[in-house]
Amino acid sequence: MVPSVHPIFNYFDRIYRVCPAARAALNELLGKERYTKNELIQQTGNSCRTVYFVSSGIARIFFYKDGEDITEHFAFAGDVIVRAESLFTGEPTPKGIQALQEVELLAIDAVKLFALYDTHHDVERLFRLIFEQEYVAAIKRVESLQLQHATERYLDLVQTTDLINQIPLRYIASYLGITQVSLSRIRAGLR
Amino acid sequence: MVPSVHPIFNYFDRIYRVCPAARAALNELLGKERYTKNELIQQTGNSCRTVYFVSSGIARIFFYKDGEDITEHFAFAGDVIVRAESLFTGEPTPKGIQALQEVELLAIDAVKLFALYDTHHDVERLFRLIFEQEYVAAIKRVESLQLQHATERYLDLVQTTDLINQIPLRYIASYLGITQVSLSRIRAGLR
DNA sequence: CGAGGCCTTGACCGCGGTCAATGCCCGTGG
DNA sequence: CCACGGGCATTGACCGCGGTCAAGGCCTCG
Repeated sequence: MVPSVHPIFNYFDRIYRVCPAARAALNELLGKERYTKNELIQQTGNSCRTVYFVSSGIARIFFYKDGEDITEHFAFAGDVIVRAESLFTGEPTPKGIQALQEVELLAIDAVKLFALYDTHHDVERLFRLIFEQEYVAAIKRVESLQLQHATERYLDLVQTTDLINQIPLRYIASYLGITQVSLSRIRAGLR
Repeated sequence: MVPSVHPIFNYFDRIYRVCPAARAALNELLGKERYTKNELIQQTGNSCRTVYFVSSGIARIFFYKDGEDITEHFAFAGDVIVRAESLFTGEPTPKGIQALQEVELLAIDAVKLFALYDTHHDVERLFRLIFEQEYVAAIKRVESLQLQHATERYLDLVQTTDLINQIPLRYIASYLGITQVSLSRIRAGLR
């Protein structure tokens, strides 16, 4: 009897196919979590000690700046979600993670994961490749914030996925770096 | 006779101390390059196949958007400099690297480096940690572009290092996402 | 000494900000 | 079942930051 392996390996295998021993060890760390709409997945102010993958639903990373709720990142089904500035430094982060809908997550304890890096080189490689992709995505986001107008950024965002339409405008506005009022006008101007 | 080891290992060791075999193998890949002021280090439009560390001087990553010269990144002594969106995807990039002063670089062939990842786990770990730091830096930059005014971004930039004062204003302006005219006014307003 | 590169400054404009009023949707309680 | 209230989006009035275009000053270098 082969123990059942989590479907996330369909995704992992496309990035890097780890050896059977590594696969078994990694499989042990996979946990499933469910959150209801608007529920907090991770508190603001703590340290990031969990790597999540979104199985279904939408989540966001957010924080407060001068009392305002700012969205830093959206994550949809298939996306990894971590507060990297904490995960990779050990520092606590002002950012939290929240479910924007009923959400199912795959959760991996980061301390155990990093321990696996020592015993299973393949696991370190897999996650190195995953986070390299995230790094590249962050650079793309820098480019868009540095060079594009809010209208262009909005258009780019809506065409990545139509799930965007399920997200409240105020969250999208702060993600774009503008106010909700301005975003409302931008949308009005596009009609 | 121990073969001489490059001083960059003072920097590497603070991040992760690789075993002697890995150190020797990595040491083999280290090359020194010199460029004069304004010289191109990497052409725009090619693929990133080199990891650089700045030994002395200042370099920048730049590209052209609608005919305009845009600075994406500055690198000073001690900084790593790569065009990550190409290095980690294999895709060519519209970005180039240029010396802003007389520059000395440590250059590492990326193909050979990645090959070392297979034979020396330690090397993969070292560079994983280096690029994780760069990823965190990219996230910080996203935050500043998303939330801060140009004046704040400028103030933050000048207080990272006073070497900023050696960089032409127009390069700084595009890095901040504004025009050189606006940056000139911002500076005037600070006096 | 003239030319060109770079920074500054003025005039003007539009995008996006703030503040506030209004409209719309929906959940809850009388 | 309707009335009310609260949360969210839209819209108007107004303003300021940063954009464009263009002129002028300053420095460097041939």
